[in-house]
Amino acid sequence: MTEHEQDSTETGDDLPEQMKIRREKRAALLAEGKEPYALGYPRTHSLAELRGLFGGLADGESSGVTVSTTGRVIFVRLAGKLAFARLRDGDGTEFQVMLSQGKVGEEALAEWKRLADIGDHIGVTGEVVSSKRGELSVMADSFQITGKALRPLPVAHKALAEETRVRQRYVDLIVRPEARDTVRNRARVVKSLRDQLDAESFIEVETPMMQVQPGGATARPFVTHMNAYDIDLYLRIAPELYLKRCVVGGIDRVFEINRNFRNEGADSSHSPEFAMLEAYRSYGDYRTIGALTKSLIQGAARSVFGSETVVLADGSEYDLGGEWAEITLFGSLSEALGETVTVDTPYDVLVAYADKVGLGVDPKWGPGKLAEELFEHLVVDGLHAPTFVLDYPEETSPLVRGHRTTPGLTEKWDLYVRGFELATGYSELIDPVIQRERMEAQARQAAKGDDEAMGVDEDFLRAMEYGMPPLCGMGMGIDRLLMALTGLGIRETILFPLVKPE
RNA sequence: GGGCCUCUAGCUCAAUGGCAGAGCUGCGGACUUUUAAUCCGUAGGUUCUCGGUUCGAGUCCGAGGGGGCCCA
Repeated sequence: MTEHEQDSTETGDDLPEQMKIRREKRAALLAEGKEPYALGYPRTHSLAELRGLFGGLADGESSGVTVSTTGRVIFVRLAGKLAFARLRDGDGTEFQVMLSQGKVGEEALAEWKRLADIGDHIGVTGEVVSSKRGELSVMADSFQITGKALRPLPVAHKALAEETRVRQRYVDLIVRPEARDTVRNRARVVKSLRDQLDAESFIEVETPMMQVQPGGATARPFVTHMNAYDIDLYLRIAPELYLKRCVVGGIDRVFEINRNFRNEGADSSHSPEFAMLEAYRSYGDYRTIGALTKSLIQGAARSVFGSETVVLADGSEYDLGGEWAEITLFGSLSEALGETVTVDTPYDVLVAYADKVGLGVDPKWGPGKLAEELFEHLVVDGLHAPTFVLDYPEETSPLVRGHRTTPGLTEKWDLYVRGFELATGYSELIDPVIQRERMEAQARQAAKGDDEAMGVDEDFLRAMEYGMPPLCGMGMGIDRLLMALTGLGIRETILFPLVKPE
């Protein structure tokens, strides 16, 4: 709200006509000794309960039962000495209210016409009846405005502009059932993940969001300042290093569902703050954690759709059931290029392939990063069905154990669903000496100006030196899981995504 | 970072460089069974901002801001 608009709230002089009128109605209620913002209303039934109890009423029939209920007015119609209103409850249930001059009285009906608006919260008391047209209704004996709306709701039958939906999500939630469904689906999915992990004896913890040294991923962090210690702190880019400290301490199945922050671009699939599940399990490898990830996703699908086949926003179906494809990074890349490429393929040869397929090469990339970029350029778009991509170069995975058979590779997978990356998993590196070498190499990259590279986390290394059990781990974006299950864009799955200030 | 598109009434959108409009919403009226009712009447504008060209700019030009799409 602008200063100008705030100032004018005092007088109402500069407000749009519709808002001015509603403020006048609020003032009129107060002047008549009626509280436009009530403490409550003595409700006997919710709208959903009324539907359940009186759904069998025949057209035009009266129940003889008087009830009190509440809701937001979403539709009004006047027909002379009779008025209709449709109420809606938070769960989306709608229910009609009728105000007949014969029942409610001339004065009350006039008050309704004079002071009630679409958008108001009201309480109403009366007999449950069915209208001539068979619409289940409360025939009001009395009503009360319990929460006066000062702004008009947008027209219900035209889609809100996307920007308005995102910036004013509260309005989006009022007018669009799908927006409310998304909130509920997200809650179901997160609950399903927690329940499944709990059933597998995983312990949920919360680790620092503000860190002295960011780590656990390669990404640019947000920086903030702590006055008491006069030090800069970083919003975490991943919880990994703390969850692994937990494992050292004996919490050997551990997970966290919480927010990460990455100071990078924002587009249709990336948000600067995003919710993530990370889980670590001792005595398992990347296949162990891959199987767990698959069952978590399939369980989440069942929790929303009751099936491992999900229905996307465009109406199409997507099958997450059964076994999922497994390919290797270099195997699939070789197939796409028609040339054999391995982790040992020289840098110059890879650059030549990049030129051939029109991929621009960043000189900062090493051969491993270049191979990954080639894979993303050539293979990823074709990965429609759920697919595990296995065995990534060591160069780009500084926290991952070396591959058991192939030097230069790591035991890492990325899970792709409908062409985007949904989750990643590893056989974790547990040798503190190799971990120190990797971190020092990263620190040299950072010193050379790579602002995504990690530094050496001495406390983490100290923890590892106390002995870490054989370990596997995974990370999965919650927002992306919602996208995978529903086909929505990231700005729909996040309730209040970051937007530039108005 | 580059390219393209976009910003007008509460909402969704129109308007060859020539009086800024429609539908819904709102307001006044008619109607005791409406479901996006119908009928009569009526109000509502810093056309994102600043500057320029022009007799005249929502429209053309420049700069800036917001949003979207595509590419890297």
